Amino acid sequence: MANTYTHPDPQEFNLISILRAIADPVRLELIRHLHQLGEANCSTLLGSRPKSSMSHHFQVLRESGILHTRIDGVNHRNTLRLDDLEKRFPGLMNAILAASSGGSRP
Amino acid sequence: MANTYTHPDPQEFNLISILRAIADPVRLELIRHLHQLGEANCSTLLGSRPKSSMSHHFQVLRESGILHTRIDGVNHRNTLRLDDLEKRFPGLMNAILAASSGGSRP
DNA sequence: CTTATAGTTCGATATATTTCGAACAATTAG
DNA sequence: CTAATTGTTCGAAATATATCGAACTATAAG
Repeated sequence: MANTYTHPDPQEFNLISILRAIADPVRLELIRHLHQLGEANCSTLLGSRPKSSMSHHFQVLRESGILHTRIDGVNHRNTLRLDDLEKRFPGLMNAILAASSGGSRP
Repeated sequence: MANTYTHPDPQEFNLISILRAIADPVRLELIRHLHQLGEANCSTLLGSRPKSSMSHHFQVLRESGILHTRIDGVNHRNTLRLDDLEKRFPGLMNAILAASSGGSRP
């Protein structure tokens, strides 16, 4: 297992990468859940999905800059990088977290 | 050619569809360009790309609710649905239009 | 009617993404 | 050391998306 992670700096955040990371049902749910919990490890957010799938989604979120993963023993604790996101793309995460995901389109 | 278009109602807008529509380099550029011009037909925004590609991108943007296409003779004039978007997802388009698309600096 | 312009639709190909199981790695407990 | 827990990495399969040329449709102009 990787025992370190690299996180992009805010100035490296790319809008398209960020939007692509968010524009997935699993990851959007993960983001909302994480926002409520404040911090969570992968297992907490597993649901019924395999670990490898979740690991992939966390990687996408991490590499785009949406979350930070802190290694704490055997647990990898994730937090949203709300401050960094706000600095780089003001209002964006607020709008997304405030949105009701709703609608009837697939 | 279709001589009418159907546009979704704001209450049908889906966050993931909207984000996916925006999260593409060609379409994001199209959105920004359209925001500056106010209204434009497909050809105006063609650049060097084939019409069929552009037609596809306009379709994605239209069906997600991001733009409205008005048929005016042989021209199909597109406008961003900023008011509808603002009602459904307050602050979202503002944040995206305000963002410098950015990435690593030179 | 003929030609030109604007844009769509179709079909094919290429590329990305998602999903998952299996094997592996790191840490902690016993 | 051994076992248990947490998460990553690898590889394969399925699905989605982007791109483009060619044929087509609709409207307008001559």
